Amino acid sequence: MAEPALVITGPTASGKSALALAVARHLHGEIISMDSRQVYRGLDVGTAKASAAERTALPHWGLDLIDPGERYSAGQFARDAREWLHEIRARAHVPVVAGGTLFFLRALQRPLFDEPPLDATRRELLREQLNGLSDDALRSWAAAVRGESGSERALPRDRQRLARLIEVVTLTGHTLSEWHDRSVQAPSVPVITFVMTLPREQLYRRINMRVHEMLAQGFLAEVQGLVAQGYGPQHPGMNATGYAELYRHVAGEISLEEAVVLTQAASRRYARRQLTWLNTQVGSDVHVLDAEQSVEQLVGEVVSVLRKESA
RNA sequence: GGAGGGAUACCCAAGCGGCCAACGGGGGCAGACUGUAAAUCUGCUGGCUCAUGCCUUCGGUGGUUCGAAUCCACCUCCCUCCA
Repeated sequence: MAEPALVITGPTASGKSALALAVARHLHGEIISMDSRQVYRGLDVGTAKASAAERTALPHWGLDLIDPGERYSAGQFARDAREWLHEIRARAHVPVVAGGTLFFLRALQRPLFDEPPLDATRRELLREQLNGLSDDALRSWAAAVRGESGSERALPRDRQRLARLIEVVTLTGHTLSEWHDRSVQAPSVPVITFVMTLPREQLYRRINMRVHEMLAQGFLAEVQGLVAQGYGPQHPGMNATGYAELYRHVAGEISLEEAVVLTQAASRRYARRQLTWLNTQVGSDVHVLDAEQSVEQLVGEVVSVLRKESA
């Protein structure tokens, strides 16, 4: 059995990255970013991506993989992360997985089905077609193609998942439920998970503050640059918190103040969804860390847990 | 000083005699989640019982009415215009 991977997670703005950095420094480690937005080139300050200096000091994986117009996925992350884990260990370094995309964590622990490569061009074309459909049309199409065992479950209510049902049969010739049922899964990756927690009120204060800090660091200029390159809401990378709101400001729809307020609210909502996931999906087999402690204290706690686990 | 307009639940905002505990949106809370996941979607959001019901709410006080957030009087505060 493989040695469990160290995972540091928690809601946005809880201090995951700082702790991961400190732990990696302490253990002679390397960082694997578990973050669905930091994979995008050009999305830096708004995603709180590690700085150039931090990346020189310590190897980072999972950053700047694709352009904002491209798609990444939980399945791709799981494949990539397994590879990175392997490489880091081959160098006798300690991998530190850090980030808040909990769906990615699950893809690592409970691997998704083995999806065959989908033709990107056909996929985008189909997506475009599906986007033009009414809710009813989309629903009945999905109902018609979801397959035998798929009909045991209620049809999803959201267009995103409805579209996925259709996309899978159309591009692979098999229904989503068939893939679920018969697919041989990749081995799950054992992990030791640390969750940063702090009182809700504190968390929200940090989130609100961080939006202002990002602005001070050039968040707006970053978005203006992306827009100048032709990126907009239709691109997969641009629906990230803050980017979507600042885009609207750049487009002249709302004031900067409004964009800030909307970004803060979106960020709080995101944190809440992460908390729900942490409460209901991740399970109780985690080590809870009090994020209000100093980084030194937290590192000490992590190290002592690791020592106990390996003993 | 004169002429109008407005005050509705945490915020914005509809309602303008009964179908109003009060549309909608925001925010908040809870939940779902098998390749868009910082996404997408669902429910709840005065109190008590939580099904039917009951109690307290629509700036304040009184009044009209079988019945008022909705009509009338006075008061308080805010906005616009004329002096």
